[in-house]
Amino acid sequence: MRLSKRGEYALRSLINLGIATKVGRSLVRVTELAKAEDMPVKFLEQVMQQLREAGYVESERGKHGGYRLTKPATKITIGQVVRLIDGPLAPVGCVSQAAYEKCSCPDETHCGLRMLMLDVRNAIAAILDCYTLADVVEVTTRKMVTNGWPLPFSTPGNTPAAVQPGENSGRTRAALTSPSEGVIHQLLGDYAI
Amino acid sequence: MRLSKRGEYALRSLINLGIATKVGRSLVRVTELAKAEDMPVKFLEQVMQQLREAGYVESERGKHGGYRLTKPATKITIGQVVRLIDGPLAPVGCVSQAAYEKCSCPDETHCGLRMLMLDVRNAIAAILDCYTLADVVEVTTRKMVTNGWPLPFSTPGNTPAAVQPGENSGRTRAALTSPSEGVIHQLLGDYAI
DNA sequence: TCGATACTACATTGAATTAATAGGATTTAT
DNA sequence: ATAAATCCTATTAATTCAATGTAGTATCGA
Repeated sequence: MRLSKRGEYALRSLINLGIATKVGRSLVRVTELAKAEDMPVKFLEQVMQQLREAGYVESERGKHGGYRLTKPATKITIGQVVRLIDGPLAPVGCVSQAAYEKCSCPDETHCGLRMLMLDVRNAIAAILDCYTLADVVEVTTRKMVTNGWPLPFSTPGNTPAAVQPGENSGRTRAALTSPSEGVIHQLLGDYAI
Repeated sequence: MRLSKRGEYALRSLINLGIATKVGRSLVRVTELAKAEDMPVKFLEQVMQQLREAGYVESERGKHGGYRLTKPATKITIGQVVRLIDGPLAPVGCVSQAAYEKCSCPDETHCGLRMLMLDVRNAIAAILDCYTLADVVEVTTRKMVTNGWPLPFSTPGNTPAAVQPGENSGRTRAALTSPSEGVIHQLLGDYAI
């Protein structure tokens, strides 16, 4: 049930790019992203290219180059990213929505294991397809701001105080099943449905 | 978020051994288990050994040998088996209960990704630690019985009609969070909490 | 006792995936 | 031109996963 390092690095980088956007930094270098989360630079380069090809980020080359998000963080669900990097969320192919594949059991309609794994798949998807990058950025930054911590990637002109709150309101969350419990839901507070 | 083939085969075999117990078959050969779900025999042998070492099954050697469950199916949760074969349920090490490991992020208390993955871990664990092998066996066999199908591993003297229902009642389910939705819960019907 | 059957143990191999590294080519600002 | 960044391709190292092979051992039935 593991998220790969590749997937983890991709999400960490997107989250940091989301934070950078929030504090007014347009471009972030790969070396900065790598340093912020202690990730191997050259490996992260590959991951960023994959994210670029998929349209989540865009790059500028040359001396003052770097990466930025191409779309608002509210439009990127975590599930999309995980599927891109790590493949289907489903534990077994025969319960995958996006990439179904027949399994070896004699009859799927009677397979108890399949039904159980379908529940697992739905539980995972309910969370990962529900929350967006903006939600995770919000959770990450809110606690830092209230603790008076400086946000990463903030330039001298963009102090934490300059961060405008509520940029996340007016959301429409595409919830499949509302994850009515869970730390993310609680931390999101009144922003959540 | 994948369940390995090894884990899948282990669960399939345990389920079939559970069915065999239900229909009065004490021992099932590896070749039978393999044939029933189209699994490679030699690979399954290794998996069965691992299950034996962990105490879930016992074997009898020799001509009429085979495997059987060592404990009642109600005492084996799916989560236990998955952890044994595939390791922690948690997508990332920093949210694992059984096998925590520090991650590379600068501060875990502010890490939004970690909180999200904690929710995922809890959602998975809520299902896999809640349902037992007996539940999955019940779901698998009930539909077969109502459809008039013969159960696998039933010997001439043990027809499906000879299966006594309700052997599963009086359960005490160790639910963490009740999975109030989900196909398994529905199919279990009045047996569920 | 002999032989067939079936599990056990161990060794190895092949394939696939993942993680990381390396080196250079290209682009851009100074 | 030079420095600094992305981009591209290749390679490797490690790990996991799946499967196979071979030899051995226990048991039963004739």
